[in-house]
Amino acid sequence: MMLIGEVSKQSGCHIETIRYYERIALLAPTARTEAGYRLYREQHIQQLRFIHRARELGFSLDDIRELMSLKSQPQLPCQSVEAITEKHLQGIQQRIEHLNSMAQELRHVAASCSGGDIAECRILGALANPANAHDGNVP
Amino acid sequence: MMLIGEVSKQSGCHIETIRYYERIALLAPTARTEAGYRLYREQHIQQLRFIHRARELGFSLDDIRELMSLKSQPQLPCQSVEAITEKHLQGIQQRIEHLNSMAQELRHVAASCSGGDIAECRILGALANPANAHDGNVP
DNA sequence: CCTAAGGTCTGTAGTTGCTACAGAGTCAAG
DNA sequence: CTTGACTCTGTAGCAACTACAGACCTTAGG
Repeated sequence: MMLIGEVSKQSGCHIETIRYYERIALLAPTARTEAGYRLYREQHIQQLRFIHRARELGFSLDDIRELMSLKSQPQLPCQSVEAITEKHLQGIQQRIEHLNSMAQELRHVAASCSGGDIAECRILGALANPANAHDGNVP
Repeated sequence: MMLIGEVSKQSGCHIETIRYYERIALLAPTARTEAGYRLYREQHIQQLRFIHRARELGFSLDDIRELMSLKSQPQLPCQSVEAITEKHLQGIQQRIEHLNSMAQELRHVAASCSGGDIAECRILGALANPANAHDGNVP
């Protein structure tokens, strides 16, 4: 049986984060000492490592909630796990594409700026006009 | 002079968002009708389009605040604008890299799963172990 | 003149996943 | 018995909105 500080070290989750997970019921409430200190066992460390790792991979806490629930039903087919993972991966892909298109536009905009004063700054100029605009004068 | 609904249509910003920008002082308070309705002019549409475009490119509202402040000082050199843009671009790059590494790990993990029951699910298995783990049995 | 529909107002709470206190209690060592 | 380290609860903050509730205003139609 360990206190939360030890669990924090072993799981990689901050103390406040562990308490937060308990508060949102991602973790069940633990046993307590007479003084009210939370008591943990090895099993909790495993759970927290699982959560920590899943967070590193970008899963939302809702995803993780589902994954943990599935994990506790070993006889089910693992399709649902794959589905969650696949969907998450697609979300990441979309975010990457979104960021890539932003980066491309930004580079384009930034490249058009050749120093000088703000009055002539092409970056600010580009921001003043609607999206399209691979340059070009507006009539 | 226009009311906020018209401004919303012309700028692409939601009504609530426009009010929000005013509340956080990204926009100066506008004139009002006797009944208290906000009144806008062409100039405000320009400002909101600027903000909207900058948001599309991922700039934070703090960045935008600075950009707008710079914009109003046309005699300054545009270095600061370039600096903000450059820094923002780097932030985007980092996020892309982070997402890419997550995606790669996720694909690796997902590929190792060959169906079956949750008890044997490799995805959940991989989440149970710390980061490294290009597979491999843990002794 | 009255009503109904649509626009607008303020203020507040919710979203996500934490993080950072304040203020109080607990515990072990010296 | 005091000091320091640890823990507790509860609350507020972050970013950038979004979504109400409940009230007020305006205008067109009957």
